Amino acid sequence: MSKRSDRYSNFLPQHPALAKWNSFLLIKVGDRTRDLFNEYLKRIELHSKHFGILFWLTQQDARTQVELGEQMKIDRAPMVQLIDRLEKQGLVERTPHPSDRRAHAIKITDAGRKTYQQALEIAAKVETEVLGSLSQAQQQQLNVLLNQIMRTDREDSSDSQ
Amino acid sequence: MSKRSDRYSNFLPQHPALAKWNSFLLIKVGDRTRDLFNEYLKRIELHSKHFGILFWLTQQDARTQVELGEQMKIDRAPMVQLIDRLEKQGLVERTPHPSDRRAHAIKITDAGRKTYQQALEIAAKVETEVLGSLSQAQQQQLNVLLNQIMRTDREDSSDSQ
DNA sequence: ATATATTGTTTACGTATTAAACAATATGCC
DNA sequence: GGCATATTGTTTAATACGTAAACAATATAT
Repeated sequence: MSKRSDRYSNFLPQHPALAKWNSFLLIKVGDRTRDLFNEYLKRIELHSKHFGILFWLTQQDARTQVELGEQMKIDRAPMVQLIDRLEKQGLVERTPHPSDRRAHAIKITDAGRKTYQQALEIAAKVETEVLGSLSQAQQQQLNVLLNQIMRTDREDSSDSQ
Repeated sequence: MSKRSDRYSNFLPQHPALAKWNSFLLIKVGDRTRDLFNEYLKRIELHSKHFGILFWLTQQDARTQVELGEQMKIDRAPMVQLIDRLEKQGLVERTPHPSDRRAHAIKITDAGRKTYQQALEIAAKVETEVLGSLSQAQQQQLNVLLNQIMRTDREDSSDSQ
């Protein structure tokens, strides 16, 4: 049941010689966390990909597909399928855009909000399981460190060439 | 040049409301780290998938493909291609297994060791870039926390249902 | 009004993982 | 020793996923 990639897990072995590398540990822990999240998310027929969309709609409803894509760096093409699925599940709906007849205003439905809440509960469960071995203080510590790392995220670095 | 997933990045937006979730942060930071590692690894025509194999061979040389797969949870089928590529690059070689004529003893070559060293340098560079905003003490702190999380890795949890 | 850009969509493509089958060889059992 | 079963490495097909390109409808700019 808890099989992420059964035949191909794709990265490093667990080995004491690698324990000093924070970057390797971050990759492994991140993978493990996503795998766990997606595994539990299956119970409500969702995937982490969809979670981001629902999240964003609870923040700003009635976005266009392109706008949603900009927020999450997903191109319009794959976005079509993501919205298709969420719409089929009744979690969002494509409504006519008030000022642009090309665009759709994507709105989250009541069912969508409910499912989003369930996903949040799942996230909390994952958080508990992944970080369960840390004390509250340590979790707080980790949060500070991770946010500090994230803050250095220069997406648009100077790769002019 | 530095384009990971140009059109599809697949996970959460960066949003203050998510900053409190360590699990989401771990996923994002892990992804970013792997992307960076793979980007630099291209310079020596390698991928993180291959790094694990080279690493393991520096630990225990002359393993069979199945044994390597067991260490890294990679099935024999995809392992064939991985070794094919490494062999074509002259980084490993398939030698006859001393006691099993079906199997190959995979040996790392001198060139392989050299490339592995370069990959380690790249890993160090990634480490510096990703964790650059943290002090030495904070990096040490992070290492303790991550190792503590990893230690709770019970692959075979009791998911009997 | 006319050329250009944008939104949503579909289709084709390349790539990557999983599954299944196969030959060669090994191991266990009688 | 001989036979059934398991294992190693391999190839092939099936599946999924992201990317690119093209398209119609509509918007924006000149």
